[in-house]
Amino acid sequence: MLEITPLLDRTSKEPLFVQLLSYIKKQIQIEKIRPGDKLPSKRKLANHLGVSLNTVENAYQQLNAEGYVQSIPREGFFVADIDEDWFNIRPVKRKEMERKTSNKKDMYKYDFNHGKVELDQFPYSVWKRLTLESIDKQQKEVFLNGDPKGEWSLRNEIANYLFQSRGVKCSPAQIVIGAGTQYLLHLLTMMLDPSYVYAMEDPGFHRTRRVLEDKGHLIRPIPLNKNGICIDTLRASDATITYVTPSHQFPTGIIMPIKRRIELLKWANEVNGYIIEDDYDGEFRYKGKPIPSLQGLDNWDRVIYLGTFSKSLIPSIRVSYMILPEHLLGNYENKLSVYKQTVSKLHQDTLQKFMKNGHWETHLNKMRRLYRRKQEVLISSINEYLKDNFEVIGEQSGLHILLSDYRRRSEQNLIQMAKEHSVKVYPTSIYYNAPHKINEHSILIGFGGINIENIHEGVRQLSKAWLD
Amino acid sequence: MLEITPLLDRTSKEPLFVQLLSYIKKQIQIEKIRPGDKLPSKRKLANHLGVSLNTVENAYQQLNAEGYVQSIPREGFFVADIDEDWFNIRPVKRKEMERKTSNKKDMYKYDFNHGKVELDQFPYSVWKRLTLESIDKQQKEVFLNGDPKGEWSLRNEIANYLFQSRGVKCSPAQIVIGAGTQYLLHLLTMMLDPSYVYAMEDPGFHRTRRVLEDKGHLIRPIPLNKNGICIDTLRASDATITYVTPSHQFPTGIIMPIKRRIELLKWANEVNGYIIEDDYDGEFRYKGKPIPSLQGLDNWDRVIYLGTFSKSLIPSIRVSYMILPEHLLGNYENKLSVYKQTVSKLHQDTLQKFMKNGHWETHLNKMRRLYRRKQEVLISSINEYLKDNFEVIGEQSGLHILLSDYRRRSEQNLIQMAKEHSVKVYPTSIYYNAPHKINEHSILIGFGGINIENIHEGVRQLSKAWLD
DNA sequence: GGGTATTTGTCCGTATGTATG
DNA sequence: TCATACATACGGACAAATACC
Repeated sequence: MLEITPLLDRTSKEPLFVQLLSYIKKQIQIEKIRPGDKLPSKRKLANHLGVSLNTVENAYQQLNAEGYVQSIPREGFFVADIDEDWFNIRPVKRKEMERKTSNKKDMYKYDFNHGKVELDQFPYSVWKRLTLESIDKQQKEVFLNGDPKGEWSLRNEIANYLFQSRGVKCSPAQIVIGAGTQYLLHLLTMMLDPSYVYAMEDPGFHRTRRVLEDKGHLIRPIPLNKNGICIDTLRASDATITYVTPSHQFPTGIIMPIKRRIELLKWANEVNGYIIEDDYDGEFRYKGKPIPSLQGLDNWDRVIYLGTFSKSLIPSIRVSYMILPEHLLGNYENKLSVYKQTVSKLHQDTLQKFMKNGHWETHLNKMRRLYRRKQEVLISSINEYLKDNFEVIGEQSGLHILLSDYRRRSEQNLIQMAKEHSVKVYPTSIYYNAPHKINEHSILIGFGGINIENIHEGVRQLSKAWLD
Repeated sequence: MLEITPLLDRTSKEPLFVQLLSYIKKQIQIEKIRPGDKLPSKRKLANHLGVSLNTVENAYQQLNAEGYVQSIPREGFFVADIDEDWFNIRPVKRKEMERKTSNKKDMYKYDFNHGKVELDQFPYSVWKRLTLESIDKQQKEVFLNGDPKGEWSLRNEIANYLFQSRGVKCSPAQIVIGAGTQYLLHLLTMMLDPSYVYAMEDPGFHRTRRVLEDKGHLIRPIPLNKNGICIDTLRASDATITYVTPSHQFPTGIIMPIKRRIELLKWANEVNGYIIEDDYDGEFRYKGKPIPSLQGLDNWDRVIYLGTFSKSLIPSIRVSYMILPEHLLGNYENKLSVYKQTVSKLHQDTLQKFMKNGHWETHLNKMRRLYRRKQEVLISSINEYLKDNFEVIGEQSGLHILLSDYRRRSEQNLIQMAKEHSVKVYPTSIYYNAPHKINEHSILIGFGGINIENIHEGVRQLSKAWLD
């Protein structure tokens, strides 16, 4: 006769039937109770344990639901034919994962990170107020699942802004909102025929390279000359889609002149392909006349435009967008409409209000001024300390510049020396298609995230690190 | 069998048991219920009406006290033998309480959408307050780009919850947060060797099929038997990864018993592959306790667990998560750490607070209760109107059931007939690997999004559409 | 082999503690 | 605070299956 004698704790917060349940489960697992065995009748067990019939019943029913036992009316409960060996396998040892201490960034006094942006200027109070309005007024609406392409009203604001500010011509219908440029690229490659061959600027934005490579594309690296991507090399390749950053080439900072832009558009039209224009920091231009976006120049609908609020507003709300040519909208509907929108509707709603009420324009102007000041401080500091030893590259726009060492010391060397003076600067070799082959002497200096007061001293430290 | 089906109004100031009481009284007065009749047992009626046992008990006790019925211990309640002429019998006019939906876009009065969830219950004020706190206290922190896997503090809360509630064993380091299950699946397939061969339940979740197909995988469809995915067929295939929904198979609602779970885990170990466990609605089980997860049974770290807050909390904040086996963490770091987190940090922070302060547990309990009530109303309505013509499948848990037509009329036919009565129901054929080959007679009925007051009438309309 | 007592799962009404609003 | 509702636990009635004489 099967003995079931769990230690029941009536004072425990755990209900009796749960205690009984887990006891029996364990007995089955350690083979004290074996497949085919008949469990004691509910009454007998209840009696034996001094609990109510219903308590046992609850436990038995749950065992039944989980498949451990099977009930045969008026006969009994029988242990199911499960593989009891399973539970005697020693679990793989699990190590306690400790949280990585993120003290690394504190090791540096001056961090010229690119990618990081200015956060102090973010209009917290306005954003907070609009967020509240969104939660309050909309309630249910805001928390429903919305349009997979993003809310129409927000797309409308974006279309207006882009036309005014970047010369982009599009209707809201062409805009697809998504959580980050990487994600949008992923969507884009899915909706395009896989037979397209991708090309990228070399050097170029590494995250884009990763997205495309991860999707199984072998990327044709196209070198740059002083005006950006080499059209001749591109033309000689078998590429049919090319990813470019014409406003401020990453990382070199080259601004693609209008002539090259038109050549590029012609190429796309000839090969019946596409240009992916990533305007990741096109809002920030400090000298010279603004050059219209490739998309705005395009008469053949060959440009897919990518933009983001991560640099200009705030990274953490994760709002980016892409603009599809009209003739690709059918593709989108066919292939991507099952993919749900990835940006929080609350943020979409808040952002739409933010733009509609003019806060966006105000904010953008403010940021432009601020970054220009930072950039000026950076450049003047460099002129003060590093002028004779380093060349500044790509200072016309964006949130970073390159410093090229006349002495041609290695990138890793320069970074290490800076580190010893508590200054963090960044490599450029990783942006090349074949990093190991590159002998790179340029250092990436971002000024988006660093405090304006620290720039001058940071550069002075760099001079001490690199010149002494 | 005596049918007692009052229209209960939970929003009314009148307590439920009072409503029930007066309804039964009236039924006795108009001789719908006659002397000597046995009232339904308290348990049965409670189940039928979707109310607690005690609610019925209160009503019955009051009837007893007033002399309408007599209680015979351990037998039942019997209507007392009173003079039938005692009451002035007047016909009760049944008013058609037609709630007109003013929304033009809602062509359907009754939409049994699966996927939609209850939004009225979302704790707006708490969420709003926590959102404010997050914006206020953290300021810069909250708007910075964070950990690509998601904030540690949130992952910690999720790990605790999953262990307690779903038996999932993991450390926060194994958790990856992302904007939706589809996106996480995309990440997952990227970090796994492309030579893995994917299998899915057939029928199975169509969005998953799309994600995998879009990534170029040819999916092996594995049929189901009554215990879920067929292990033999799976074993005979060349698959090395299989996607399953063991808690509540989509769409059939099968709960995978322990035996099949172990077989599945053994298979994964033998082929050195993985099981993707999508626990999309595992929180919602209506009889007994929730079934522990597959992940918790796994001793060899072959299970990748997927979960989401979209069903249980709110879809629009886009928070889902996956749990990787420890030995895959290296893969993640190598291949995916360049992919930025897609969930808004503000929402992550708010959610973390929400969970930490116990609101999550409260909310989950509330939702469980609500959905159970909805499900009970749905089932009892079906029993009332459709019992003889349709079989209910998968009613143990989740937010949907299947209705299988005994007459084997075509799916499209049934949907069309329902449409003519302004009821929207959904097909199941689309969840099959080769929909055109399927002759499907099951209809998908979701009850997550429909208002509880509309369920009964919606089913009644269905009966008119399908039976007249 | 047939009748009967016993055992069984299932269902029933009841009581108590606790969460919810 | 208080009414309401639910989870848990209790003891007994029923009919079917089984064991026993």
